[in-house]
Amino acid sequence: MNLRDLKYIIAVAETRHFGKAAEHCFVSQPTLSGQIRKLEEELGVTIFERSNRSVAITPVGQEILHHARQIMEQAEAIQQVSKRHQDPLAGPLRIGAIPTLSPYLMPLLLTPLKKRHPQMQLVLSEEMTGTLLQRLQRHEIDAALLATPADSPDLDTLPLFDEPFWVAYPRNHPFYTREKITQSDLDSENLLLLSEGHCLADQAMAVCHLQRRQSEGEMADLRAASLETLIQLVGAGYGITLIPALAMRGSWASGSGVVAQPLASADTSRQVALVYRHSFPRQAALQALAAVILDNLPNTVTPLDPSQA
Amino acid sequence: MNLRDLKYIIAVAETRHFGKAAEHCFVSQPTLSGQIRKLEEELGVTIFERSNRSVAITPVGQEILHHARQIMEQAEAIQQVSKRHQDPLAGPLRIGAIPTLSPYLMPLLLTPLKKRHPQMQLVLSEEMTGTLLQRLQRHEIDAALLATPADSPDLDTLPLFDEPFWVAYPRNHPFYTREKITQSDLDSENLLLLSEGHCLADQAMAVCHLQRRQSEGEMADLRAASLETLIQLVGAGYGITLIPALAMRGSWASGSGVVAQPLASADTSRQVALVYRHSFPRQAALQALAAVILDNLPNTVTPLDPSQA
DNA sequence: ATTTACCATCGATTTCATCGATGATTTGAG
DNA sequence: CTCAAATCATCGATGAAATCGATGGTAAAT
Repeated sequence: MNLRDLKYIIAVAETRHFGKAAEHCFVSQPTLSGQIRKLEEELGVTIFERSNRSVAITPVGQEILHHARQIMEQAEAIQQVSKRHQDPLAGPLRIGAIPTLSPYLMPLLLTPLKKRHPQMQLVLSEEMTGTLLQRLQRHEIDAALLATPADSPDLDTLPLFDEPFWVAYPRNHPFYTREKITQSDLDSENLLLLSEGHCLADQAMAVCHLQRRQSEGEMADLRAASLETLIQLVGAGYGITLIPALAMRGSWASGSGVVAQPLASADTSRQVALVYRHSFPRQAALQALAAVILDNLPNTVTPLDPSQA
Repeated sequence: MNLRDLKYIIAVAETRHFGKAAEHCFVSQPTLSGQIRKLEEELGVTIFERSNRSVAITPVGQEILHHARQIMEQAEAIQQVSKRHQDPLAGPLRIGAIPTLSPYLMPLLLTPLKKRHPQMQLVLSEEMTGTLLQRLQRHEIDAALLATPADSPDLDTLPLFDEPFWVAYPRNHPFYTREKITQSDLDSENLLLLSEGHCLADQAMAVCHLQRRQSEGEMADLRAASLETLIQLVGAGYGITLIPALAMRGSWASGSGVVAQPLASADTSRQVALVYRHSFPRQAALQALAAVILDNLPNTVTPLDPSQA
């Protein structure tokens, strides 16, 4: 059996004429006759009762025709679905982002994206780096916005921007009168961290030359579950912390008794990138997304040339 | 697109493995890979996202797969329908019969047929010869039981039996004391006829050497709509009539004050035959039907050798 | 480093749909 | 009654396309 054959019998059923049906299918009449005969032999039934003067469909043929029409309908549905998805931008794009980035980047992104590519549809999720990488491998999301290099041969990375860390401290802290704060100024401070698994915790420790084991003992009970909580702890005088630049735009920035300013030394930033499976077929959609991101960054971060992958 | 290709993508979707899927489809792995790639190119979408370590279906692929499964389901339905109809005896057989035959032949036939070919299913209709021939040409019925030769190049005839005419007259009629009644005895009698269109009316006139026009004037208002009515008229003394042999078995035969006996001369019978389209594909079913008819006739009629078509 | 697993690619082969020409049969016109 | 038109079936040649076995490339496992 064959979609072509089904097309043929539908044409014959509609025209009741082998010649017309053949013409309608853009084949010669012998071809159509032969294929229908072959199909009838394969099925072991007579679909059309033909004489020199008339072509009539048998009761079995009528039943077969019914199913054939449904098949053609479904086949056309496949064509439709495909056509709708031929634009690589179309169709939901499942994007995951880390919690220290997502709430601050996405608001910048969504409106311009809607304006630029109205057919794009993002499905957002917010999880920590490890989980995002798992879900990427399991094809549960299509790409992840991460601040750590992803090293897997399956995954490709599109660098987006360099996001500096800012130091956040209470208004009554000695830092408040300093013009510049450098990396070494932090060594003697009590650094508050996010809970285990957040890449920002690791990044902050790295900036402050802390070892994981060191911090675990001292500050385990002071780890915060979110950036917002972390700020509250800083405001309450438990210590200082590092905040990625985009998060400075959060609503807490004013009136919480917490002040922040950029770190004045080098290497105190993290690289945000879009990570996706090497085999992902809609990379054009990711390129478009990345372009919109780069076009709408505040000047507190530094766009990266995509060529330095 | 192609049913084969759809089978392939379903297999890949189920196994998530090109090799296994190919094995499952009884083709080589390159063949399956190639066909899927071709289908993807044709549709312009990626159905499977493949890497060396994993095969995953894309969202588009998922949609396509859904339709593909429905298509395969319908295709299997076609196979099923065909298999059910491969027995040419199976499936409804639409038989029409003339009103002067149907009520008397069918009761003889149905029980033995059910015993002999339980899978056969008759759809009966009862109409006059002309209507039956029309419906035969329009494929509305598959065969007709007629008592007149059907002369059309499209139609074939299977002779069944020779059915003599009996003379029916009231008990007080002079015929009641006769041992033999011949054709010529009828000439002076008032012959009652069925209404226009019934072949029995023409046959009775032919036996009695009457012209159509002759009878029309005299007896137009005495024509009966059914054999049963005709008998009532005979019983009421309006005249005599001719009754085909099988109809003698009707329930009216006893106690209606009407007597009947065979006509004692030659050529006073009609030939009952099964008429069907030359192109009808299930002639085996008709042969089976004819055989059952011939095996269950009463000895008042003479079976005909099917070879004298 | 070697083996294993797996999908992609390539060239040769075979299968099969297609075409044009022709045949057979019936219908309708002259 | 003969001839032309209509219509489906059959036949042989052609070409496109599916298939296969062999092979390549890559990543994971040992």
